[in-house]
Amino acid sequence: MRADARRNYDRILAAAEDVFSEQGTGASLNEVAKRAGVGPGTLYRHFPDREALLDVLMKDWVDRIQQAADEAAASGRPPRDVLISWFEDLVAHISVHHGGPGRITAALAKSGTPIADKAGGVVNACATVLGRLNEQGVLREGVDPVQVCRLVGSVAATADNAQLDKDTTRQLLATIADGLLLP
Amino acid sequence: MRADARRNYDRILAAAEDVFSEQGTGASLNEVAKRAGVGPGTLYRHFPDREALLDVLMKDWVDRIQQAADEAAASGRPPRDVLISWFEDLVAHISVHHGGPGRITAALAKSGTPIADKAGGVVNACATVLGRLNEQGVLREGVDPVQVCRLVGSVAATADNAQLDKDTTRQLLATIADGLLLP
DNA sequence: ACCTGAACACCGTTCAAGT
DNA sequence: ACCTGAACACCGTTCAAGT
Repeated sequence: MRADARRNYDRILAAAEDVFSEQGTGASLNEVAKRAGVGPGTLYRHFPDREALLDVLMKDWVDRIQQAADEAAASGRPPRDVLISWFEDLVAHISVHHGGPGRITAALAKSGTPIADKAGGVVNACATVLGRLNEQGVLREGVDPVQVCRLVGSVAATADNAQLDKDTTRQLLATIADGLLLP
Repeated sequence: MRADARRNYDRILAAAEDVFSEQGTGASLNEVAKRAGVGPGTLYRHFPDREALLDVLMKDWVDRIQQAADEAAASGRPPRDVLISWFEDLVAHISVHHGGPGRITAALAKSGTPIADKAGGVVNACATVLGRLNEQGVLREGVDPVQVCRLVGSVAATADNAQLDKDTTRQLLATIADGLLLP
């Protein structure tokens, strides 16, 4: 990669980070290019579409989520607390950009695309926590990591676009947790 | 209202119904105007923005939802079945147009706007069903109709934009029901 | 009153022309 | 190789001009 190309690539990412934080993941890509000080064509050369750009931006999401899952699984706290606080972490991590939760939740069904791979990573992290709880025998029959991610992702998406506060969101997550745990 | 205005008004609604069904609630309004055989200005004269158009289109949602709630409350079936099948009805009713569930769920917090009023109607219907179950003493402490609508609406929004099938959606709703019912 | 449709400021995306 | 920026086909929205 040529030096100027590398520099533009980095500038575009930095600009995208800014613009998406301010205006959400649907913001104008021309605006991103302008903010990065490059022509629109340069942006499209490096990132063929919006998803490609988001993809690099969410690069280390999955790692952080898996890390939170490992900690949650090892915490030894009461099952309900483990679930709720891990759900809160999950929501926080996928909500860094407005519009993000909806994208990742919609990608849970798909496969092959980069975003679907990330969604798969989230499912794995979820399976880590659920697996630990299942060893303790506290989960209902048929609890499925993908379905749990869908539920939590749905709540995250609503929290994102209705701007719910933390308490309200936690109540929603608590109900989901109760629905997963054995009575 | 002049005869030609009335005619155009009706044509626009019919065209919007078609276009929104095909392409979702975000479809081009110029396309709606074209399909209705009127100039774009005529559309904006009758409906100042997209929300105003959707508003008329969802006119009888609330009535149908309240009706389903009344039937569910009176059905005398087991509480879990009542909840799940009423949730399924609710999801079906708010999902007539792609993008609808997201809009109505986001409006649950607001008040004053026409869409917020409709969201309020949905909450009332929800309260009907929950009230009946509460008389039977089968609900957990602190179950709130607004929060229940948020949960079900979140699932509806995800089902809508990830194109989940009925069985998958019902499983998600069942978990919510379990989270609301006393162990 | 009401309608029309050209016009404006945007958007995403492309591609000839430059270095 | 890589970048630029004018250009294209769209979008929502407005408003002078017509009937």
